Amino acid sequence: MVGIRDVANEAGLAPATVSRYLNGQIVLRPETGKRIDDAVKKLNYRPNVIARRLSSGDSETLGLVTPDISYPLFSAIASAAEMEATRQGYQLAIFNSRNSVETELNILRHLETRQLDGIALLTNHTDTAAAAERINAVGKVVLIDEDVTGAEAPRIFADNEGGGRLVARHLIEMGHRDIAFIAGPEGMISAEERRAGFAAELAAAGLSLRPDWTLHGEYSEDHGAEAAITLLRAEQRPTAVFACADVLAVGVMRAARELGVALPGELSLVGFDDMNFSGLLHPPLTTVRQDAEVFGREGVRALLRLLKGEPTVEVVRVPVSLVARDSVASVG
Amino acid sequence: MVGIRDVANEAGLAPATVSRYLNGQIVLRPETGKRIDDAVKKLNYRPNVIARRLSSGDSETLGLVTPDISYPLFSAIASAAEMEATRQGYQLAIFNSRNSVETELNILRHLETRQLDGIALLTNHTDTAAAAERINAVGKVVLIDEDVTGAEAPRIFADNEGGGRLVARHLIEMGHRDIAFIAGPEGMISAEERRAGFAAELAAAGLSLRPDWTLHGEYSEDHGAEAAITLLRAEQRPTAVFACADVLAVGVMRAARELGVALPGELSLVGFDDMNFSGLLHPPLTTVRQDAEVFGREGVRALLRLLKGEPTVEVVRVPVSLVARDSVASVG
DNA sequence: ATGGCCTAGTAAACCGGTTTAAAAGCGGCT
DNA sequence: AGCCGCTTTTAAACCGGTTTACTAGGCCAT
Repeated sequence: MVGIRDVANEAGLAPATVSRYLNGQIVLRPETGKRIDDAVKKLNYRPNVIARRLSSGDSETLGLVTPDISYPLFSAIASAAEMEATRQGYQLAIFNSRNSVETELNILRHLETRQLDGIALLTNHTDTAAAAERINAVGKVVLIDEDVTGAEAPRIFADNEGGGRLVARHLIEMGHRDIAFIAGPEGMISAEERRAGFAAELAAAGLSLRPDWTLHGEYSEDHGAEAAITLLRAEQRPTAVFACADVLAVGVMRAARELGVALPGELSLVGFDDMNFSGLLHPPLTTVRQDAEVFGREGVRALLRLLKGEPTVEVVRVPVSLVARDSVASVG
Repeated sequence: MVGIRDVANEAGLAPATVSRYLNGQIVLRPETGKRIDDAVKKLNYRPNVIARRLSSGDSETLGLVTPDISYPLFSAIASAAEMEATRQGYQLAIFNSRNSVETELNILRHLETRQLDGIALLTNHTDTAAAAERINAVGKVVLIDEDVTGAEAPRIFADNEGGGRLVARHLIEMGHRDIAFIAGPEGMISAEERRAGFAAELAAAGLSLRPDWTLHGEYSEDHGAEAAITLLRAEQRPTAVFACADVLAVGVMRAARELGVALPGELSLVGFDDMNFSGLLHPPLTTVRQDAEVFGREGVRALLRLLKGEPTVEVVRVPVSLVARDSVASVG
């Protein structure tokens, strides 16, 4: 294993000189520089990253924490983040927190031990006090997609409220007046904002969101299905449902099929996320597109700005757009 | 930042003693041990992993390389692998190679610099000479799902041939005799094995796979669509298509829709992979299920066995199963 | 006492870089 | 010749652990 000392010997110089030259901290007279370059090439020298981390304190590695890397939106974000990190000369290590606070804290600890220069955190639960405390203690964290209450960190969020508005407007345009809302977990900022925008736009049209047609629960297919069954079994049925995540919408579809309810004939459905297969569902799902590319890219950029002490924006809002496909029928 | 020297001071011992005690390399008399434990607790000491790696040479981190973490099968494997690694006390760092040989080689280099103890490699191209050389040089690599020709490493592969057979048998049972095959890239072992099993079983039934009905190309929706168009525009159409990956099948569906060909009425379709949304497609796709959980879990286990010098199996074959849904109609 | 043999604990080198403070080399000026 | 100031290069400390080889102390047998 060839080390910097070998290179120094070969070039007839001191290790310090080699190190500083290779890191661009000094300029050597061309002839000396060439001696080093030649030695590096001849010995095929690669600096040992671990050693560098230990002494310099920088790992040149960023971390991305997701609750579940197998969830399409998250893996798409991870993919985009990896791209941007690589482009900027950093490496990205991806972690699965499985939504466990414990695991999140463990990963955040990597910041203190310098294994990670910074972390982009995607989280999915409301129990955030401990994480917030740690984030504030070390800094070097950006939040993507979902909030950690009380943490001071740059945030990259979707324009959830605008998305909610888009959905309301679309359904109203299509003639719907009896509209239900399948929400995510209570207290989750993404869900709350989507609801707020949705409700506001309904209100603007003289409609209101009925409390008994607002069903909270976790972001899962099962919750979507259960909520749909509740709605469809009630004496009065909505003509349209806004499920504020595509997984929920998939659950609604499953329930509708089981109950023999035609989509979109008897029930219109809108989702949120535009997971990459949402257009392939039956019927192709009308949904609000969140741009995973932008999340990943901007997340990494914001993190790097933070690390370099450049000014960062408090909250970046990633625009969303409505993708109208075939799961909404016009009524009236 | 509290270090081992601080703990040693607090406990009135030497750093070496603390280190060896904490790593279970020596047993101290209970009272001394307690002094250390107390000091650790009092100072909230956490060993610096980087420093440990540098001196001991072990990183307790495993790497998983995938061509594209946003591809459902891969992200599912990553998720399962992360689970198993954590269970065994290792951390898993996930990398996106974007199918670039260059990137793969860079990541493999982490083995030499001890950033990674071992690597589970998922690859997706046939240009494998350089990777094979490096793998053989350092060892500590297992191959998942796809081969790297010439590499000596434990392999975790699907029972591709068996899968191909299952599909052939199913289509034959449903009365099909005119069957086309949309293959993956030429030379890719998974595609070849699937074809081999498929062809063998057709042959056993007195049928043969027509060369002009065997279309190679990359694993992408576009290739699936193009192949489907070629098949559907020919004077004689097959009654069924086996697309040897679900992405390809999705492409076939798209093309069929565009050409107004009813599925499964006019064309039956079988995929391979069972990506998590394959059952949600229209029509729900009949496909061969590859168990991502098993891939991830067994990959990590095999890797750990390899690292510990325990005997490893040359090739583990992960069983597959046919999931019959609605994309195959019976004919004749 | 003396030596042999444990056990408990330690000093110091080491991993492979980075970084700081200082030395060496060199030309010009008095 | 002696000194200044500038550039080029280096010795040595450091990051925070691990590991090896060794010492100190206690016990038993001779």
